[in-house]
Parts: sequence; C-alpha cells; structure tokens
Amino acid sequence: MKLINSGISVSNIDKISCRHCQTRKSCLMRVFSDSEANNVEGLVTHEKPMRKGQNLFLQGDKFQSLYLVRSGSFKSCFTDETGERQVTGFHFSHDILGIDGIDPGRHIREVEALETSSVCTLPFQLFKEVSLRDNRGLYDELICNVSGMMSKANHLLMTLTKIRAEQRLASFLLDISQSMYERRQSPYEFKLPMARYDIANYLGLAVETVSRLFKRLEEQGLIVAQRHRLHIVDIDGLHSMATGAYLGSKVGYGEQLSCRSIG
Amino acid sequence: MKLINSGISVSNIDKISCRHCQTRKSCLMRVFSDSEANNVEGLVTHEKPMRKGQNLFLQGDKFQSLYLVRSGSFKSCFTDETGERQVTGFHFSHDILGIDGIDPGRHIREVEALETSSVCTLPFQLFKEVSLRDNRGLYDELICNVSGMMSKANHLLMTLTKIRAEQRLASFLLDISQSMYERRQSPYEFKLPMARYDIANYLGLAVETVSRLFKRLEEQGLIVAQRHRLHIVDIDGLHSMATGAYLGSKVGYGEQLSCRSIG
DNA sequence: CGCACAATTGAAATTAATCAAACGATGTGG
DNA sequence: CCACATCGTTTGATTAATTTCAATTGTGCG
Repeated sequence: MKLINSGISVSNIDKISCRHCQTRKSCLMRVFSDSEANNVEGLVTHEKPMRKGQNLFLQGDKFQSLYLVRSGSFKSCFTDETGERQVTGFHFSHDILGIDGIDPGRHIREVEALETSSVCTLPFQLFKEVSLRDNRGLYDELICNVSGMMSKANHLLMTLTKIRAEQRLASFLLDISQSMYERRQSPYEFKLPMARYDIANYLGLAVETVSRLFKRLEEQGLIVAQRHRLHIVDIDGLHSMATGAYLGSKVGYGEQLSCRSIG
Repeated sequence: MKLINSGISVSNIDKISCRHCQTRKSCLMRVFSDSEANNVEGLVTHEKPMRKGQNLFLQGDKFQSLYLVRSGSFKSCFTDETGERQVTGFHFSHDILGIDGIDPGRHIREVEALETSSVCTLPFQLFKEVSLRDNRGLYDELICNVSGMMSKANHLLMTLTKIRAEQRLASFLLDISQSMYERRQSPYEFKLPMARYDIANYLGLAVETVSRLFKRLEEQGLIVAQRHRLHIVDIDGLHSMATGAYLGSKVGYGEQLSCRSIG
C-alpha cells in the first residue's frame, strides 16, 4: 500500500495522479484518481486559484462537495457559540477537505487558504452515484476515511491534554515534517505557511508561549526557525522531545501528532 | 425529530424501543429499532450482563459488531505506543459503542463496564446487508453518525484546550446532566459511575485537581458532590461557570462538552 | 516611508501539577 | 466481627509550567 521510496516521482503536482501518490493512504482520495483513470467526465472540476485569506467555504455553508487540495495550504477553523475560535487542522496538497459537512448537511467549520492555493471539487452527489455503482469499494472507503479521522482525533486529544507544551510543538513540527516526506518534499526544510497565532490556537497555547518554545527548541540545537521557514537540525532529538524522553527516541517515524487529523 | 417533553414514557428500559427514545438523534440507533420493528430476526443478540471492570472489547480486538448500551455505563479508553492511557468517553444506556473499529478492522480502544451493565450486539456484516437493502437510509445514517462524532470531537478539543480546569469540570457535569435529561432521568440528581481518576484522565487534569474543583464548585453553591452521587443545585450558575461568564448564562441548555463525543 | 499587523521578549501573576500525607470506604482473612 | 490491607479520595504545602500584561522589534504592503 505504501509507495514510499519506490522511486516514482511526481513531476507535476497539478496533474492529479494519486495512483503514484503515497498519501493515498487517505483512502477516499481514490475517488479522485479512479475517476480520472476511468475517464468519468465532469466528476471533478478544477477551480481557479484562491488567494491567501480566501475561504473555500464558511461554517454553516451548505455542504455540496468534497475538495482535494492541489497546491498551497489551508487551515480549518471552528467557531463555537461563544465566538471562541479553534483551529482544527492544517491541510496541504492531496488532503481532502469538506467531509465534516456530510452529517448536518452544512459545513461545521470554515476552511481558509494560507497562501495562494488551488483545489479540485468533487460534487458529493456524484460521489454517491459512483459509490453506489461500486458499492463494496467506495462505500467502505468513505466510512474508513471518516472512521480513521476519529482515530487520529483520539491521538490528538491525548497529545493536547497529556503532554507538555514543548512536546506539543515538537510533535506538531514532526507531523508537518512527516507530511512533507509523504509529499516527497524535504522533511528537514520546509515552509510553515501558518501564522504563529494559528499554531498557538491549534495547540491550545498562548502565542507568546509558542514563540518562546521555538526559541527553546532552537537553543537546544533541534531546529532553526525563521518565521515561515523551518529547518529541522536534529530530528531524533526532536522525536525524543516529542515523546518526553530526552535521550533515546523510542517512537518510530510517523507516530506523532497529526495536524491534519480533523478536517 | 426531538421527542423531548412529548409525554411518552419508556417504562421498561430492557425493551428496545428507540422509536420513542429522544436519544435517537444518534441516528445509527435506528438500525436497532427498525430491525425490531421489521422483525428482522437474529439481527440483534442480547448478551448476558457484564460486571464492573469487565471489558466489552479490548484495544486491538477484531471488529465485528456494534453495541447498544441497554443498562449501566461504560468508559472507553485508548492506550498509545508509550503506554499512556486516555479516557475518551463515558457511555450510558442507548449509546452506541464500537464504531471506532470500522476503519482498521480492529478496535482502536477498549470499553469497560463501570458497573453491572448490559448491551445488545449488532453484527456489522448484518448491518451492512440491511444498509445495502435500504441504501438511501442506512448508508447515510452511518456516515452521519460518524461524521457527527467528528463534530463533537471538535467541540471536545476546544473545551480541553481553550478553557480552564474549573470550566472543564462544570462542562463535564452539565454534559452528563444533559444526557440524563435525554434519558428521562433527573438532570439535577444522578449517579456519577466513574472514578475521580477517570474524570481526571478524561479532562486532562490531575486527580487532586479534580477533587479540589469538586470542592470549589460545592463551596460556590453550585453542586453537592458526595462520592458517586451528584446533586446540581444551581444549574444556571454551573452554566455560567462552564462558559467562563460568572453571571448571566448566555448558552442554551445542551451546548456544553459532550463526554460521549468519541466512541 | 510609514502604517498595521505579526512576532518576540521580559516580568509578574496565576494556574495546575507534584509531592506528601491522612482519611474513608471496601473487602479479606483470621 | 474485627483487625488489617488496599484502593480511591481528600487535603495541605510546595514547585513548576504557562498565561497574562506590557513593551519592543520586525515584516509586509500600500
């Protein structure tokens, strides 16, 4: 299932060829790739690029489609009755957005572009037709995908309540690193497209704390953080930090907090 | 949809008649009630009662069935790679257990009885057959149910990261109160079947902190807490506490943290 | 260039965790 | 039936972590 290190390169990210994409572990994605393979016309529409700050959809919008991130990045955000906001995830290319809206028929959170980005749109009605045609496949896939999200939500829950702030940030950075790796980009040097404020909100910390933590991780020689540019110097050390064990990382790569867990 | 205050009474809880049960907003439940109404034989089996401490299933167990709580109460619990445990929810009669296992084919957490309890078992294969026969109905229902859980998980996430410990406990107690209300039991006086330790773990706090918080809420005249017995004296005040506003509750009943959100 | 916003830094205050101990209920075996 | 061990709960004192307040610096953008 995992095609990591298989040597297949994705030269043009705009070309949706999930067949060779290792992020397809997010199984619903196959809907997109299969539709392309089977030449199902009109299933997927390509929208025009979005600018930073633009919303793909707002909380309360009618749910009509699922979205696949083609380029750029997004954050999803949830506002409760008291007006309090919670960043629920960050999303990069190949991530699927909009599933949250299936239940109430309306999106339960908003999704906003963090930079110039583009998506593909899959009308849910069409998805349903496809899934009814190939029931044993897609029917299960969707459930799997959503169910899998619950599993990740669990993990996130634990991460946010059981570990200290420093570990949270380390976990968060490792998760992004992991997701970059899955996208065949460098897991050691990448862009952090979101604001410190978003990271703080997501991790349940004060902005000042996040800022201080970046500094501390830097002082310990684990990372070099300059604004939206991150360089992971000592990934093993960062792992140790994330798990609470200072020396000797016991956890395999890819076991940390998932920033894309809910959304 | 909501049958609250409709005057219909559920005299025998052992008789599964979700038709008249207001907790059927948890829509998957209809599978149980419909199956009974349609006389689908063998769909639901009634297991023998479980004792306190017994596990309905363990983390890693093969996923085969969904369960409906008939009586008693349960806690669900998740153990991560490092051995750290996180209580992910508490479950009372009419709650559905086991959905978490759909994706990986194995249960991602364990469920344990908090007292003498009983459940009904719905083999998932049978559920699938039913759902294929009546596709537009049940197919959507399951997705709705799981998707709805995500929505609640969101809320829980926010509750655990954005608000103070005192508010968390207040929120937690109000959620149980709400769930008692939905079950047509008194929302002001009820049993707290779980240990303080479980509450602490669930809320991401130390046991000592939880104990002190109970005391503080009591000193403020909001509750009377004795062991596993809880009496809510000032529910409006408790709401104010939960939302952070000390005076003047702005939030409608039923908007607080859901202790059954994940699982 | 300067404005507005984002990020950093420092100091003080607050919250919750930890350490340590006592208390209470429950259950067991003598 | 009572002493005893055990587990869960409560309480107190102390420590550590994180927030809050306040001020400064840095950055992007018109």
